[in-house]
Amino acid sequence: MKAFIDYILQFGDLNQQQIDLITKKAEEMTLPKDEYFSEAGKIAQQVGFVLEGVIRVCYYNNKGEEITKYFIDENNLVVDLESFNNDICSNAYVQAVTDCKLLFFSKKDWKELLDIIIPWQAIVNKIVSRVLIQKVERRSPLVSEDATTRYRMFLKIYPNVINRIPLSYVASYLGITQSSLSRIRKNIR
Amino acid sequence: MKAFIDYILQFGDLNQQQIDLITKKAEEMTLPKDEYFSEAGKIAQQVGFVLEGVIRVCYYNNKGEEITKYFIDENNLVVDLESFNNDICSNAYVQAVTDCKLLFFSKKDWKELLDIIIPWQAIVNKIVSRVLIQKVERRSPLVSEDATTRYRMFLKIYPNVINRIPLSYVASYLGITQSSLSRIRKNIR
DNA sequence: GAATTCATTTGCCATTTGGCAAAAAGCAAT
DNA sequence: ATTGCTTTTTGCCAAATGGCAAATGAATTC
Repeated sequence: MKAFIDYILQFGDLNQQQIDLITKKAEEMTLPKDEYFSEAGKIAQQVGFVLEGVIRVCYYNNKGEEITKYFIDENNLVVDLESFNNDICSNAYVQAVTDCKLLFFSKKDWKELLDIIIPWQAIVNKIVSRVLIQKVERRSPLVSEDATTRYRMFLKIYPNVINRIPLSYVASYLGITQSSLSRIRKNIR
Repeated sequence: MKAFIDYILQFGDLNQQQIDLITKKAEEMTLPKDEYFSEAGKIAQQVGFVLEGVIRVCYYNNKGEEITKYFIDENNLVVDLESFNNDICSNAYVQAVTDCKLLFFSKKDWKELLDIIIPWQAIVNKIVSRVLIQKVERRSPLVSEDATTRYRMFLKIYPNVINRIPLSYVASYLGITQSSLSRIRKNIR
């Protein structure tokens, strides 16, 4: 829980009473490997925060290939924003890649907190724009680089993830085949 | 100006007085082809709205290649958010690709409006998250597709842009060379 | 520790894309 | 029309990546 408090206080100040209100609403949960935090075709109902483990967000493209859009590791927020905010069906699966421990807020509690803690609104907005900008900045440069550079970028962005997840997920994140990724790893050593 | 009002009212309601306050702060400007709306190394000072023309956001990667990150065409907001919000130097150039007509707000005016028009805050937050999510959703899928599919995606996303801008910009947006793009176009016909 | 299952690497060859330079096409000014 | 300039297309070959199947390795269960 401390990790979460530290995280949100990066984005603005709250007094102890406000922090208490927020933490009182936070629940802890475990999400076993391969299970879903939220699913395509459904409306996201929760905001989560990863205490332990790795999550991935993925979808299926027109050819039916499974594409990993990004990973979320420790001390990061996990929420399908478009679905959660606008109450529309998601097109992505949010799935535990390892056993995970999460904090989470129900949509009802989350909105209630926004109503009763005015400075919380500004903090959430900063977090949201930070998280989204980060996603653009991480994913976008992959388009213009070759496979080796992409893999190096992955290692930089997610330094603590590579040894905990299947290579096939990394390959689908990078937009290359698993065999190519394997060969690239051989060359880098 | 009407285009801008229509745009913002999609995201929430404002009364006439509030609309007047906002429009009074909006200025019009022309941005000739190739000139910059904001530049790498500087702090973004304006929020813009494209009335006419096409803008692109680009940067230089480690190899010195110029990469187009995205385009912004008519009736869309143009702002280097991370730089504008956090007063940090941008790493991207925001450049007119054709002669442009823009509305714009200075940072001072923009912040003032946020202070005095309470519902405007919520609208801006919705716009920001919409714009950012759109950037992720547009750019991200390119990573996993082949060059022909990428080009088709570009055409879908920016249907009114292809005939107005140099192919080299499109190629750099798609992460392929201009000659490859040219060959792809030949095959598609 | 053998057997089973799953993840990763490798080999082979086909396909796609890149790099470079020249040719062709389009455009604007004279 | 002609010239000069920029953009786009092409040709040629090299390099990168994909597709598929088999082999290897690692982890798990009995």
